[in-house]
Amino acid sequence: MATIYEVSEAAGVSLATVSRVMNGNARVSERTRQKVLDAMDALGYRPNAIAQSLASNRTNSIGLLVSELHGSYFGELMSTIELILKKHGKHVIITAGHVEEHRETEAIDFLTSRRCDALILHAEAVSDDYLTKLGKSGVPVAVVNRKVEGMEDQCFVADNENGGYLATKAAIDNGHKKIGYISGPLFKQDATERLNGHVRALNDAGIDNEPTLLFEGDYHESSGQEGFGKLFSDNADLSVLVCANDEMASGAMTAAREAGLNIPDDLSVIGFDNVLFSRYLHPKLTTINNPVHSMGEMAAAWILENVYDIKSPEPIVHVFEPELVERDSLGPL
Amino acid sequence: MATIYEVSEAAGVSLATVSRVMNGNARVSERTRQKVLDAMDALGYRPNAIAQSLASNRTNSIGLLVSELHGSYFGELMSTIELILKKHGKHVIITAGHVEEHRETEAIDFLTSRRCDALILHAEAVSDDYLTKLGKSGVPVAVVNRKVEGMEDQCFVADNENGGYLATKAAIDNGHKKIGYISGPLFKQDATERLNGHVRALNDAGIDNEPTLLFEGDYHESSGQEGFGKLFSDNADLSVLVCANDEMASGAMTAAREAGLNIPDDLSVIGFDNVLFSRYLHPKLTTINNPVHSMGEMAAAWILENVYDIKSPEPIVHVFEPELVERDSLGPL
DNA sequence: CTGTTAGCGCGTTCAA
DNA sequence: TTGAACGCGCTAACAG
Repeated sequence: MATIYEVSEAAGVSLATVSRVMNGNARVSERTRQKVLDAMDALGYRPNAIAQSLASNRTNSIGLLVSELHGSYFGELMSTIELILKKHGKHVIITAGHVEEHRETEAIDFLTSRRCDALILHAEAVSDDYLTKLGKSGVPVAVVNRKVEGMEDQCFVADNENGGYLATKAAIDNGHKKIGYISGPLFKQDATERLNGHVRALNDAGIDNEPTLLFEGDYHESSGQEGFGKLFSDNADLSVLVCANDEMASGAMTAAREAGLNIPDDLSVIGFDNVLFSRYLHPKLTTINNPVHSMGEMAAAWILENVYDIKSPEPIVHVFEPELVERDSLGPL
Repeated sequence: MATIYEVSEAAGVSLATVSRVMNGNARVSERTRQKVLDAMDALGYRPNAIAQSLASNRTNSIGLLVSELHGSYFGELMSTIELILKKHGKHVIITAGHVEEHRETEAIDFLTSRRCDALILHAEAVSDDYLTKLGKSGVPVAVVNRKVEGMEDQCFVADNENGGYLATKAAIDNGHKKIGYISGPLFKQDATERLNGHVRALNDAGIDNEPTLLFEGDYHESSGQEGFGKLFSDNADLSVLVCANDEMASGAMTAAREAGLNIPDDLSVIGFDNVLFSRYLHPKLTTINNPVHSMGEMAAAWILENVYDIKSPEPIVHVFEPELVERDSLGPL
């Protein structure tokens, strides 16, 4: 690997001049400029980003923490963010936290040790307190899908409460009264918010919120199956099952079918997130769209604006509204 | 951000000593060691990985190029690789090439400019020649899902030809004779290999390879629909459709159902890859498992062994065999 | 066992 | 417009 010094020798100029033509910020005569350029590609010179970063205290890279590297939710988040930042010459360094506190902090340590110019975090296990401190430590931090008190202007979230409301309201609008709900793990913010929305919709409609109609799942498919089993055995007259995500909805559908029920004639099912496979399910899943794309986009725009002074054409928004995606798994009573 | 110098001052030792306790390679007395440790967390010291890399010429990071950051194929690849490397304290820097030559080379340039210790590439657009040159340029390179002549011992691939063979053989074993094939885009290596396997299976069974039974798709769902339309209109007696990936199989199933066909009674469908959603399809898709996991795992193991001298317990393998995943979309004639 | 010193490759003054 | 010199934060000889 050729260094800047070798280039300067080959071009017969000083090392500083080479640096100048690379960064194009100071004036260099066209002649020497060309000499340097020639020397560069004669040597196949590639600037050492490590050294550049050390000297300039700028890495042009943004650290991104996600929970997993797979799954369509994170796939979309990563893709969106990378696309926008790359468009502006910024690079994304991705790490996974696997929803475990020490792995999340470790991942964040890694990102800060690489001196990322900013961080975008989808952190689930780490405490609010930790995030607040991190926010004050100097690195600009954007938080996705989580609202942290005191740093609302750095958080980009979906209105999960309203999403939960929309799901259950759709069921009610279709005439259903016996509404089962399979929630996510309630230590997660989005899970409790979705549940709150569900309860609000029930209240609005004057429907009792019976404890036997609630099952706490863990967002995985299998708990959808369990949930159906539990709720259906306790409530033979169940007519619709609202699930806090699509995976559990899929599990519930499978279990319902195995129990001999036809969807949506005997039992309606509603999901949440609108992940890719929800339209491959049979019947196609009626669900709530999770605005992951918007959250990622805005987090990226916020960083471009606040860290690199690249103004975004759109105003910065922090809360995004989910929408009902009507397909075939919800029918009238 | 505290520097190593500030730590050394606070601990009343030299800067070299601090470096020693950080890296733990030289012997330091327990007393000074503790002093340094105390000073470190009193100051909240975080080593600057950038500076470490510059000084040591080691980044402990591996560059990974994938085509996209979303999709279950790449999700699995990224997850697998990250998991293994992180287990050994190595970090992965992920970039996307979007199957465009200049974006792939740009991404690789980025990774080399960050002085990654090694690269793992899922490069589709770049030429063999480019990869060969890159392989000789000094950075250790592992290539995934592509066999490059002359660097076979750095390539980790699936035996796509045999996978293609297995798919069509399964159809034949079920008594089918009129076998439609929807291939991937034939400029891609894996697509032609899968097609070759298909043809071999036909030959083995003494079945004519009729051109009207072949449709070249593009691996996207929509081309599965087109493919079904074309093949079915040319061959009313078509009894099975072998597709070069699951997306196209899904498209074909949708189109077939819209044409009033029942799967698998009227038409059997076979996919390839065994992506996540294939088991959410209705009926569940019979398909060929693509050993992405093994490829990623081995590429990572190869790098650990060759770059970091961390021997892997398993021997290094370069070619992985796909397997038939029997589900519900393939029936007897 | 510990401290001194010279780089790693580059950006950025300050003079010329 | 150009060059010399210093420093970014750290590792790695080399002495002691």
